[in-house]
Amino acid sequence: MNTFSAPKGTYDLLPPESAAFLAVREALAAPLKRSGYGYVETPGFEDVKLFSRGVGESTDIVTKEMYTLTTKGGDELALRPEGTASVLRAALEANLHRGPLPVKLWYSGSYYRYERPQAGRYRHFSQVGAEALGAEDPALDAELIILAVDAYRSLGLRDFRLLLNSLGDKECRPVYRAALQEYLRGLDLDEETRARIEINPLRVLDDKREQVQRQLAGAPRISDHLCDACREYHDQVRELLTAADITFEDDVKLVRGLDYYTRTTFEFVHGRLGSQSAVGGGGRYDGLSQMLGGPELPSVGWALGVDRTVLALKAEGIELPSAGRTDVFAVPLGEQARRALFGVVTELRRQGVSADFAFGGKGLKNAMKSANRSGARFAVIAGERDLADGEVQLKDLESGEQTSVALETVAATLRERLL
RNA sequence: GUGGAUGUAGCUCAGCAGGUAGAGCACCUGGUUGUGGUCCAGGAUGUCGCGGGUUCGAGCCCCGUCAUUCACCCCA
Repeated sequence: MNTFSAPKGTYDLLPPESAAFLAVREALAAPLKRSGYGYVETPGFEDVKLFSRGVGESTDIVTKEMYTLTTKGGDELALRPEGTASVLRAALEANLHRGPLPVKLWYSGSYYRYERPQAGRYRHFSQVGAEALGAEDPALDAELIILAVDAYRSLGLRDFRLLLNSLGDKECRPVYRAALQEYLRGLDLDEETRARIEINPLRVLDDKREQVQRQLAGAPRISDHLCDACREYHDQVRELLTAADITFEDDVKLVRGLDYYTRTTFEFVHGRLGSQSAVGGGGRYDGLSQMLGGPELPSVGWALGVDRTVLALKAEGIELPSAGRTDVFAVPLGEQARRALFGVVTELRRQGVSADFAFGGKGLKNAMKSANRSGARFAVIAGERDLADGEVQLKDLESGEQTSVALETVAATLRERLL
């Protein structure tokens, strides 16, 4: 037994499975890279107030789930629980919003939430995110949703659904909120939920418990309370998605747990992930910039969970991308051969051929075993006998066929045969 | 924070009226002292999560504890 293990709710990514994770992360980001989104990277921790003000004092993320710390200098920091607030902060700080709008950014990294771990929910998790800042245009909302769907599709993911809703804006949301509160207060609910009615009533709609959902059947619907501007905006988003061959489900109970959302909200849920079914989600946050002390900057964004997407692919039985394999494996016999073949391996690598070497002075048999395990197509084998003739043995590990090749030409020969 | 389940070899798991551990895979060695993958022969490995209790005797029963896991909650 080791003394140490990975902290609760975390896991290590190790070969060979780690290759799938990397590939998924890249696949999620690929559509963004060809759609005008620039890469942004922000610190793993921020002033705790950025999140409490941005994400919302009433959210679970802020009240229960943040990893906070006080520095030796007395600063109150928090490990980032999500990406949007940080990215917006960075953009405002660098005055990107004074340049051409919208500012389109994408990012990828680790996030931290102190939660009870369970299937698909970790205390350290990885997201790919995208934000489009400074434009109020339904096409931008649609663009982001389309890019997310295209990313999932490129991986072969099928069993996911897109839930879509509009939460209204500062005109119509308060009216709806009050109407909902009035309705909820009349229900038979537990104490915690009753408290939520006063702080964040919309989130009650999200409750999974059947006895709660049953009582919500007659609740006022946001869709009936949207102002004309919000309704028009939402209809345009829906039309653009339909035109792009994106199927979605209108879900008036989709709320999401971050306070900054306005108008468009959406979530991608997967059918075979158990309880933690959201593989991605996002929405519009027209008021966030001002909440952080910035100018008015209507924006929209999303985050896709890399861990959960990997789980979803597994659940669908989709073959996960594997590591790029080694093409050539060198097996030396003796010191002289070791130097000669190490040189060959270096040369091959410099020429772009992936090559590996039997390190550790193994015997021939073991070295051949390593060659086989590496998945290499060819083994280059040489001992004193061969080198005396200026040759090496080139073995095709699939057919077992072996030929002698001059040492000087082996790199060139291999490059040719690997084409 | 609240519930349920599970903790046995590197991995997946079996074990049972309570009589002090086993399979498959993986690993190692040899068959082949200059050749892998297949095949054959052989081999190593466990404080049965930890602590206490009951018992002549506990992997199995009881209590506690820790860890993992699933669900609520929340969300990626």
